[in-house]
Amino acid sequence: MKTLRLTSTDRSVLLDSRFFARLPQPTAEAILEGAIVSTHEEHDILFRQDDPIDHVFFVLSGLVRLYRLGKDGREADIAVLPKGEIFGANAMFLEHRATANAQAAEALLVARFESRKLRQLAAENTDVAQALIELLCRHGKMTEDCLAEDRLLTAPQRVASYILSHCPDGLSSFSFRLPFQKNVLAGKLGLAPEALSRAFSTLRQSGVTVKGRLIEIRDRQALERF
Amino acid sequence: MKTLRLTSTDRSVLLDSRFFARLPQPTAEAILEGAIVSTHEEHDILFRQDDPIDHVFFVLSGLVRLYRLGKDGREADIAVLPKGEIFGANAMFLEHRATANAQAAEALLVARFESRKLRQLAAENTDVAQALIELLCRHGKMTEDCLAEDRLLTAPQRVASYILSHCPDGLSSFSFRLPFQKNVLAGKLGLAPEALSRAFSTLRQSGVTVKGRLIEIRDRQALERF
DNA sequence: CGGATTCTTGACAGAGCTCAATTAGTGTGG
DNA sequence: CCACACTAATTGAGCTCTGTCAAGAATCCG
Repeated sequence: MKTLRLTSTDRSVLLDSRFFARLPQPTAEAILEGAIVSTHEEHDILFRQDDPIDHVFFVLSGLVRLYRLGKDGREADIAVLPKGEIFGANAMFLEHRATANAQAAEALLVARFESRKLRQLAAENTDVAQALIELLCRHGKMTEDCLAEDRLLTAPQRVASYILSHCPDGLSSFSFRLPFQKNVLAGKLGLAPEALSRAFSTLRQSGVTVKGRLIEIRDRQALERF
Repeated sequence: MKTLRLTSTDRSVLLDSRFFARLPQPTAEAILEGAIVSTHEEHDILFRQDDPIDHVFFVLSGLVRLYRLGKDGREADIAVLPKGEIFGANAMFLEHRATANAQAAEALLVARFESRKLRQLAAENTDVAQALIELLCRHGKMTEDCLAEDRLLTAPQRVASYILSHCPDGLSSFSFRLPFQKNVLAGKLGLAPEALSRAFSTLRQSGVTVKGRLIEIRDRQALERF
């Protein structure tokens, strides 16, 4: 891990992100003030569940995996966060302790802000509070979606749903590149890697072709029916 | 469904709840202003997923079940909310549409507030915003817990975990009454009712006795090891 | 072109769902 | 207070899904 200062491209990633974009420029700048940037290699741990943390994190590039550990050492992903996402914000209002482990799922660049300061700002400035509320709602909904999918869908259905979430409206045939290793996707969907493989096999008969990270969908309707 | 005005006991349930208790009295009163109370029978639907909703709800007594529907009609519980809990707040910041179905899991009394007004208040008053933030964090964490338990624990382990969450610290032997039907508990834990039954059977050998809704635990440590 | 991951496939076992049949529990009215 | 009816809960049997372990294929990378 190396720590750096904010570069100008970092600044623009930050300011263009969903969270900061809705804030008045000066407010956003106030939060960025004093931010620290750090790099991490794949598999590095940023923090562990129950660690006291006094920062909020922002993914500048790469991928972060949030997960919990079972007694037997098995891991359960809570979320997988790409560039532009914020994490560790919950902790700010929950005894300042992490609710999950955070790990770099690939080479990673994160910015971090003092949570004390951010919390202070949120208490004084309704714009900041508003932005936080929307962030939390969005994350809450994503976790709910995840829970509902786990409980309602089989492995192939979950994969189909994931693929469809990447399909632009209206197209009935399209293709895209997985934004990360199949390993990571499996975790995100709550599957063993083998189960993901098998799910792709099953979907082949519905017109899904997988070559490396490239996914091709011949017939969108077939997937939706699945 | 019958609609009523706030009684004085309703007021005290509201003001004693986690959300309102942290607000200055006048602020709390401002939110309560214009609240509508309604009664619902078990199985009544309050709203459905994707319905436009312009109210935030508060459970005065009884039980609400939030769930999503699968294509095949199966139901997946997202949350089960007892007296004192708020729901429908997410929707306020997400296109004003419900993210789940809400159903009375038993005879129910709810208060509802105009979400437009509450949102307005949150935008003007940082205390309200703060209370909302904490609410969302708490709910987010609960959903995360649920997701992690689903992915990490077997049925008996989930039941053991639920039982332990009702055990006051330090006691190694205790008993309590389930706060709702086994049916509802099964849903909350993401299990079929039969699986819950079998889980209780399994736990019998670890010192758990079930008689109707009464749960007796002989040896807390045995449960924790499970 | 090795060499090391990463991914896929097969075989097996365990967990939990579904359906069906009992049993327990609850409430109602005579 | 009891008998009856209805709902809720348990138990059994069969089956499906997915996790695990092990081996082989593909892919990536220097």
